[in-house]
Parts: sequence; structure tokens; C-alpha cells
Amino acid sequence: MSDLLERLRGRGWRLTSQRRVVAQVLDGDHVHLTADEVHALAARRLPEISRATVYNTLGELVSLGEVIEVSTAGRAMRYDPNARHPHQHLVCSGCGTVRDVHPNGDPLAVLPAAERFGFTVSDVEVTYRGLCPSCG
Amino acid sequence: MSDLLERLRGRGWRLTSQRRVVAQVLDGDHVHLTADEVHALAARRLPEISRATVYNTLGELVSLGEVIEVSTAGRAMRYDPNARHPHQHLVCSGCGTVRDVHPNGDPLAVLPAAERFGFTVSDVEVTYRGLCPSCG
DNA sequence: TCTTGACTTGGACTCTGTCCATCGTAGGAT
DNA sequence: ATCCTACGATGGACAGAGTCCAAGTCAAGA
Repeated sequence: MSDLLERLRGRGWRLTSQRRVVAQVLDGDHVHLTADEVHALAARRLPEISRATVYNTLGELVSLGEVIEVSTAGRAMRYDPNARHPHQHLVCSGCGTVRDVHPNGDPLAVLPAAERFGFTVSDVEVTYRGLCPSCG
Repeated sequence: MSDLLERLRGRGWRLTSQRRVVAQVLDGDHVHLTADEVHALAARRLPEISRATVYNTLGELVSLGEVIEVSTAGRAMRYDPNARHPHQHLVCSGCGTVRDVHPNGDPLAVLPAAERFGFTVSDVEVTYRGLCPSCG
């Protein structure tokens, strides 16, 4: 993620302090923060950053493919910067903790053409649910 | 679903007109309604039914395992009465339409024990995303 | 340094869902 | 058939997550 800012500059992004801080907060490979958590962490470095800006920036990072949205059923969306290596998620039904997991095989490949109903299928999201050691 | 009411009575449910109407609305094998859609359809038969009752009843049906919750990323939760036959979902990123699909193999089986981190994994939810013929 | 349009702000707003005090009624008891 | 009562329904207030917008700010090219 160290070169994320480089890549963004290359895409014509204006490098504001707000965007820099959001990118820094998302740094790391096993981070799954909610928008509000990102906002809270960003505000430690840049107290006046607004929620709207955090939402905007996260949305832009998602549509650029730099960050993945993980929906955790009812709870708030989480943002996963580990978008460069394919993986799935294991979510604790108790506390909402998220872990990256790597199932065998390609989950897209197991959907037969006859089951695609003319859709252009571009993506699969696999979410395993269960109780983590602390909640179990 | 015709015998859903029988099953519910068997579980000690009090059969109120509200619950009957919600069950009727959910009748069918490829229905994926939001709570508000269920409420709107139910209100056509029973105009004074409240949103709270619809939410309560849907929640009860889910915890009884009669109905499955389908989370569609940001949009409202959808309720799928086809809980008796295992299946996954194909969601259109354009219009939000949901179709039932049946991938090959058991998605739970492809997650190695080493990738479970001590969780008691009880469930998998596979969501294929893409554009439907109308939106593509 | 100046200019300009992209970016940020914050507060109001929407949408989805929950909570709770009060009222109504299904269905067993008589 | 009627009565009782606990379970269920009601609706309005509330809460959390996210969006929108008009006005102000500033990064970066000229």
C-alpha cells in the first residue's frame, strides 16, 4: 500500500491531506475497518476531516479497485485494502470480526453456464459465517 | 409453502391474521422481497398491518429456518422463502434483481481446516455479481 | 502569483431497522 | 358460548449508516 499514493497520482488524483490520511489509515494487509472507524482513525491525524470526505474517498478507492467492500449482514460495511490478492472472508456472527481466508479452487468456476441466466458474471463474494474462538 | 402455516402451528405459533398474510406474501419459490416490499404487499390484504409486525414476523421466520436473509450489499435485506433447498444467489449490480443459482460442489467443503482460525463455521453465503441481460 | 475547478465541509436528510408502552385478540379453560 | 390472559400487534419515537448539497477551500497547472 506504500505506493498507493503513487498509483492514485498516476490516475489524476488531486493529493489532498484528507486523501493521504485515509490511505494511511487503510495501510496494512488484514485491516477490515468500517467507515466510521476509518473516520475516527483519520481524525487522530487530521481532526477536522469530515465523515462525508471519508465516505467519498472510500467510494473512490472502491471504484478504482484499490479497496474491496465487505458486507457483514446488517452491520456496517467494512473496507478491505487487500484487493491485490484474491481471498474470501470469514465473519464472526457474534462480534463481527472479519478474517481473510483462502478456499480451494476458483469459486467462479463452479457456476455452470446454464445457471447464469444470461448474466455477465464478473465477481463472486464468498462469506463464511460462524463463531470465533472468543464468542464460541 | 402451502403447509408453512401447519408447520408454524405445530411449533406453537399463534395464528394471527397478520402472520397469515406475511406467510401468503412470501409464498413462492423464487421470491426475494425486501421487508418494505413484504409490508406493501401485505398491506394490500390487511391495510392496517404495521411495519414492526412485518419485521417481527420475518425475524421469527428466519430464526425458525423457514426463510433465509439475503444481504445485497448496501441495499436492504431481502427475504427468501426457498429455505428448504440449498442454493446461492446471483445479484444484478445494476437493478438489484436476485436469482437462485446452484453451483457445483459444497462451498463449505473447500475451506481447509487450517483456514478456519478456530471458528465454528456454520454457514456459507455465496453471492455472484454481474449484470443481468436487461442491464448489461 | 493567480486562477480555477476539483475537493472538503457540516448539517440536513433518507433509508433501514429497532424499541417500547399500550392495546387487542387467539385460543385454551370453564 | 363466554371469559381470561399471555402472546402478539400497533405506531411513533429513536438509532445507525450512508447520501446530498450549497458554500467555502485549496492543489497544482499557467
